[in-house]
Amino acid sequence: MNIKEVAKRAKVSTATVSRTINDSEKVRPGTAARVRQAIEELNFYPNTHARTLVSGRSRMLGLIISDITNPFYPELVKSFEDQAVERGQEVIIGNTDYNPKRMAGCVRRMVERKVDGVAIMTSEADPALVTELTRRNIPTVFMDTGKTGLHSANIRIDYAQGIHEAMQHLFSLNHRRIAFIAGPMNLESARTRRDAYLSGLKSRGLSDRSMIEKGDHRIEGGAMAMRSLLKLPHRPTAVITSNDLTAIGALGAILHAGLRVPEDISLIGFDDISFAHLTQPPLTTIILSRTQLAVTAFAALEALIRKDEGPHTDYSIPTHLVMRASTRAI
Amino acid sequence: MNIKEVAKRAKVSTATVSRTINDSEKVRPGTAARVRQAIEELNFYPNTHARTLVSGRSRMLGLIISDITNPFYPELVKSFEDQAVERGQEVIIGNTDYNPKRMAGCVRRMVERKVDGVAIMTSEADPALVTELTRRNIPTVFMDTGKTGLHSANIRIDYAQGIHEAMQHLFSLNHRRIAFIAGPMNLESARTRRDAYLSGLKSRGLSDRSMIEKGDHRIEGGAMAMRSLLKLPHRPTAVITSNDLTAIGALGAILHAGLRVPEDISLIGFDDISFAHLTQPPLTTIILSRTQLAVTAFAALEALIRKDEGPHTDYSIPTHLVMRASTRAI
DNA sequence: GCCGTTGCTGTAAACGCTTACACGCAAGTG
DNA sequence: CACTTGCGTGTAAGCGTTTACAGCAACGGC
Repeated sequence: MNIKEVAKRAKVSTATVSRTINDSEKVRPGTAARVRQAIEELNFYPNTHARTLVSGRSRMLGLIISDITNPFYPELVKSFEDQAVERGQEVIIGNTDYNPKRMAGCVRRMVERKVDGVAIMTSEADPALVTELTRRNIPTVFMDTGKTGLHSANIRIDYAQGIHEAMQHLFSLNHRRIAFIAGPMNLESARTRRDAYLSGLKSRGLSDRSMIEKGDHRIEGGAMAMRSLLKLPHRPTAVITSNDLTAIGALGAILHAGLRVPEDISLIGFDDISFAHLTQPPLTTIILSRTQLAVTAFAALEALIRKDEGPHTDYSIPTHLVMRASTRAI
Repeated sequence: MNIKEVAKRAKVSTATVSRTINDSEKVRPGTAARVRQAIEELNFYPNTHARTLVSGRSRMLGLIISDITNPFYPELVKSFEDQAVERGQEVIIGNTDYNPKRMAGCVRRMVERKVDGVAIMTSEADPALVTELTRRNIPTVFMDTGKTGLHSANIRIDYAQGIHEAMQHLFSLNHRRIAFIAGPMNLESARTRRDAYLSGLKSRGLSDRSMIEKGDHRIEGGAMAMRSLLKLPHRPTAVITSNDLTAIGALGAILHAGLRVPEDISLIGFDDISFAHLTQPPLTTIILSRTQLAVTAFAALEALIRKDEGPHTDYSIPTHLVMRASTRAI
């Protein structure tokens, strides 16, 4: 089943069929109707691979993330895919598993499949791989990985905003002993969050009151860090965490120690993953809209692909505090 | 950058380059080495679209699911993709959003992209669409949707097993007033679970003690159903739910009513989504291994593609109770 | 009546690969 | 020595599209 058979049935040339499909040039309405009918009757779908081969455009986009199993990502993937499908593009997903080697594999697959562009949200973005993409003129959008290249756009996430709102919130609830459970320090984004916490303390003249424990952005690390905090002579009255998984771990550790949230300790997460409002109590956290992130990334990528190299290739996504039940005044 | 340039650099014909890449026929080791070096030097990646066009195999697989945002799916997707990537296959994902129309779109995209096979795990599988796939000779694997066709395999999930274990468990803890919160009754898989509950009661001579409320496999429906159960004159001492989201909703409703789990009511979920062990208390639930499901589906699909039409095209995945802290003896 | 336009359609050459077939050559066979 | 055989390689056709170019009819202006 190919364009030739359609042409034969509609009694036109293959060129006319192609033109009808792509409505690239004017085809007489009567002819087009005949072609369309033939297509209908034969249930013909054009072969995308042949199209790609000659046109150079695959109508496929790559999306590289760390791990679809991490609850941060599914919404991002969904929004991105929705955008793509709406515009007739396909998305192929690469899971790096936090592993630079697999990241390299992802990039390779993207290149082999001749994707029209790649969006990357992962911390394993080795500069060499980025080069690989730009060298092949593949437009690339980085979400929160900081490096902008020639053919690429960069989407920053305004972590500080949300942390500041959280600090303000805790402050207005009279908390003064506020701890922070950080993420892995090799992640720039984790450092940014910690720094926002420190600057929040500093601006209130409380620099000497900082309490920082290191987590790993996973539940286990959050629990462990919280246990350390609970051993402190003056334990914190409130804790901000670098992400929600950390907060969930911390919550478990607090309850396990026989304390309550928010009565004994207020707790704030980060990301607003879907389970954040299902914890007991529902977690006060900082929303980072994956939808907004995906929509922005997609738009940026599309602009890059169409070479609308507009004035800015830099975007910013805000974060905001959402109050639920894990914080309370003292 | 194409095979021709590689051929020129290695001073061989394009055929030899192709043969080296695919090691399909014998190439003299020395020649192959020269070719490989040229590939290396030029950083050549073969164009998959051209390959597909001539070979008819796209090395792409389709995976159609309801919604990647539903916590049941990410692990399934991940395991399936891992399998695929390991074997040099790409996966394209279709989200139906529980919507038959979008399901049709997914199928269409799969056909257009000429996937080598499709795995489907979604309840919107319209027979007409299935026909569309089999008509085009696209091997198809259905997970838990019940319909087997010509070019397809079927993977059943043994829901009854897990439910029976759960009943047995509750029974041994002296529970006799056991309720069940069911899923949407248009889903065969939901009916199967309910029926297993009923048969569990019956085999213990407790048919007259059945308490069934209908949920929707979402949190909200679970909460609502639980509220109804709590209003009963003799409220249940234990509740089994059709899936974990339902259980989480039920848990919220129980706590909200001022009761405790498991002290006042024992609760059992189904699926073992990643958050099931993070609830307070950690949820006793029934494991349905997504990894096993994905691995089986992939193997079945591969067999179908290779036309290893062996003795069986039917597979079964077991389910088992995993005890955590949401159940207790009375 | 001639010529330049305009509008539609057809012809055929790519796109980058795989593979059937052919070919040359060295080794084995009678 | 002529022969088959088999291995390694090259030639070229073809996969299903898109698209540059050409062709052709109808039309209007002169």
